[in-house]
Amino acid sequence: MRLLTWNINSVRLRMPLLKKLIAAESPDVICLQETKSPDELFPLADIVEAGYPHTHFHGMKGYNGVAILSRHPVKEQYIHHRVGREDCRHIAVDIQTPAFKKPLQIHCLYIPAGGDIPDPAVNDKFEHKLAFVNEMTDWFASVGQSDTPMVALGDFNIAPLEHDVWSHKQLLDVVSHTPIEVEALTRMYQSLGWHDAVRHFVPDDQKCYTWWSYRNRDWKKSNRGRRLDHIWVTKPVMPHVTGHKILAEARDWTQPSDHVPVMIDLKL
DNA sequence: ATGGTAGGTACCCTA
Repeated sequence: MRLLTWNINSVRLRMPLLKKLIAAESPDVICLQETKSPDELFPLADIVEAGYPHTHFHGMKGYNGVAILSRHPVKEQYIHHRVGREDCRHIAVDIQTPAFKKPLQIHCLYIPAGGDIPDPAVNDKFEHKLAFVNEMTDWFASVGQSDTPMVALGDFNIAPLEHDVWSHKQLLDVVSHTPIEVEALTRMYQSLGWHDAVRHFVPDDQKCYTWWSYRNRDWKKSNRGRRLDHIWVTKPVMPHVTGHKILAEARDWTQPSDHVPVMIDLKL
């Protein structure tokens, strides 16, 4: 089973690129963030026609929005409201697989970006980001155990490791790589003893990015990237992970998202 | 130190 996450930055605008991605990589499950579409305008018919009849989505006007597109039947679909808001940042599905007795839980997350000032006392967007991560930490611990088959993936908007950014030193004060949010994400990571499925294959001392800003003349030449998109799996899932791929070439597609698709393969 | 670009929306917000 190929499992993919992509911050698509408008699902309606980028339907042609989504189809191109499907043709190129043939994922079984696609988790999207920043769909930026109210549910009544979500392009469900196109997605069903593209081969994903089991599609779960939760969006709103203008901002945020998440979706899980599946080729295979899903047992259950969930919408979770976070930090007392209905801002469409967390949905989940359960998929029954031969590998596990319990259904595999897939959690699609869009963690708030957090604004510009890395101080929760003066920036309520950053406060919201930290509160969101802290709530996820408590929630994961309350609904699962380290032996529950689970995947958490999506745009986490945090690059936790030194080599998840182009310059550790220059980004220590930049929201996405500040110690306070990295510590919060680390606690979330420890909540269920998660495993970072991408860093399993890419050594920690090797640069690894999934996002390049639009505000660069030449993203490839400057290569000021960050690894903001993640795929985490719990311990029982890790032995089934056979490979990964970061589709960096998608940053060069016509009218690209600033994020590129990240995927893992699971033998189930 | 600053501002650079993109998408959705409605004349400005978020990233």
